[in-house]
Amino acid sequence: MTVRTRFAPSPTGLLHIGGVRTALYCWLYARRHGGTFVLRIEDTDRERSTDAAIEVILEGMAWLKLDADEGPFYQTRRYERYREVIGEFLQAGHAYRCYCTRERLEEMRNAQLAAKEKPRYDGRCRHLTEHPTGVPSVVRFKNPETGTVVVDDAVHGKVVFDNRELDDLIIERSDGNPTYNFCVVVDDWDMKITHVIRGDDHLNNTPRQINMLRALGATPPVYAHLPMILGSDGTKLSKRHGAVSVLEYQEEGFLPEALLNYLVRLGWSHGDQEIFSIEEMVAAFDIADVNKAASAFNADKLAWVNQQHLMRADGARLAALLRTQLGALGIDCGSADFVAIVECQRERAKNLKEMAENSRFFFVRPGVYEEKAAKKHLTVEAGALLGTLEAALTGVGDWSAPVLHALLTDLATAAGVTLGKVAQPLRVALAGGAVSPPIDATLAILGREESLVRLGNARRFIAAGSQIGAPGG
RNA sequence: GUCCCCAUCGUCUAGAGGCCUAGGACAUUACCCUUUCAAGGUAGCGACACGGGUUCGAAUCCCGUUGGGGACGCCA
Repeated sequence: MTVRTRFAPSPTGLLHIGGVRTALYCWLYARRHGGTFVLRIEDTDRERSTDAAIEVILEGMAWLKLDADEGPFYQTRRYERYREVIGEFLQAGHAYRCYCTRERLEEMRNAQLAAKEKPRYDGRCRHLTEHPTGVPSVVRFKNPETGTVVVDDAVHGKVVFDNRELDDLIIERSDGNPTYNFCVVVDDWDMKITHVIRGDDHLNNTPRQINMLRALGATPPVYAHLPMILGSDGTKLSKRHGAVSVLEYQEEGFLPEALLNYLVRLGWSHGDQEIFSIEEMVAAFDIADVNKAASAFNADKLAWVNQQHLMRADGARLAALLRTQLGALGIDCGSADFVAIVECQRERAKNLKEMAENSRFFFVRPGVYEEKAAKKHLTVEAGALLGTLEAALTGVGDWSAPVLHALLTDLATAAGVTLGKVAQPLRVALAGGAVSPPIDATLAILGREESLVRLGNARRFIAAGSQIGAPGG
């Protein structure tokens, strides 16, 4: 049997972290077993489905490289097929028309709730022999009234449901459109899905779906219900928890493989390993190792995982991404050695947006010195050192990090001070603050001309008694 | 309310009856390294929800309690 999994999001809301994790597990399982991964858009709720949400699903999946082998299929384009099956159900007595009004249903529900019972349809139209005409109706599936349904779940084990707990659910609305629980069954069957991997919240739907599958004469697939992902406060993930759409993580400068790495470890583990490449995930993933308990989303750990991937990723690739982030910040960065910048910044940022912010000074001269840093490092004493430095730098032949580093240490030794005494004032002069990548690398990237301009500005700032708030030009 | 699911450090998790004095990771604290910030290294703090069983022995098995989550829609 070749494995076929599917990811079936509904475009009634934007694709978020929870959906991505489900998609990842489906994709991983298919890849791991050389199977097929199908993407299906469940858009039968025409009121709430939006094109924007579909767009996010498609773009998000593309960004994450969770490529589908088949699809996207849209349920709204398969209505003919659903009607056909509903017709067959009606014919075979597996379904019936129900003429109960919404008002009656509502009253019944309230009464049941008041009587501390589980609200469910009472089956009034189930055995109707005469059918009213000119009255709107829905179609309900005739669920077995006795016996049990056993869901043999791949992560939860056997879960038993009593058919008496289930009622006759609506499979066709009064407007003639089919409903979710029914479409899923027909689609999973038609698309020959072998493993249904989805959120825990669908576990309760499963026995009804199995009953419909049986009515169809189909063999139920393997089910694997994944635990939910909760917000950082342990409650259900919602808009309140930031990042509504998965694409926001892209905008924030997260690497797709890092997001996936963080997500794969939420509910699954492989010994003590924390960092996985996509290939490693594919090789190690197994549903048998999936956890049963819900987990809370933790932004700190995501940030750490992202940094780990930032430290491992290809420099040229990162350079291109950094450029995009710089552009998003409105920084005009003509030509520069972006790879060199990435190399000295990758271990100093949690994400590419932060890296861009930290790298701003490479492209924009400091307009104002950070107050604390200027006060501490741009002293008269430092001014003298910077003067010596300026002269020395002017005469450097090979403007490279190792040469510059040697020059700096020699100068400090000659002046009888620690390297910090030279490096910190220089850092403030170049970067505008007390924080930057190693000073030799910073110098090398900035280049001789620009470095000397900034050095001169700092010296003038000191000479002016550090009274002016900003250096010239 | 009814049904279903779940329960190890603050968080993610290892743990398939003796290997557990409960391991790793994030976060946090201290120290080391060091030209700043990081990264890295070392150490510290920190958990088997509770109560009963079963067993020579339980974080691991069973029952109950409590707590959390989900479902109960002409939503998916």
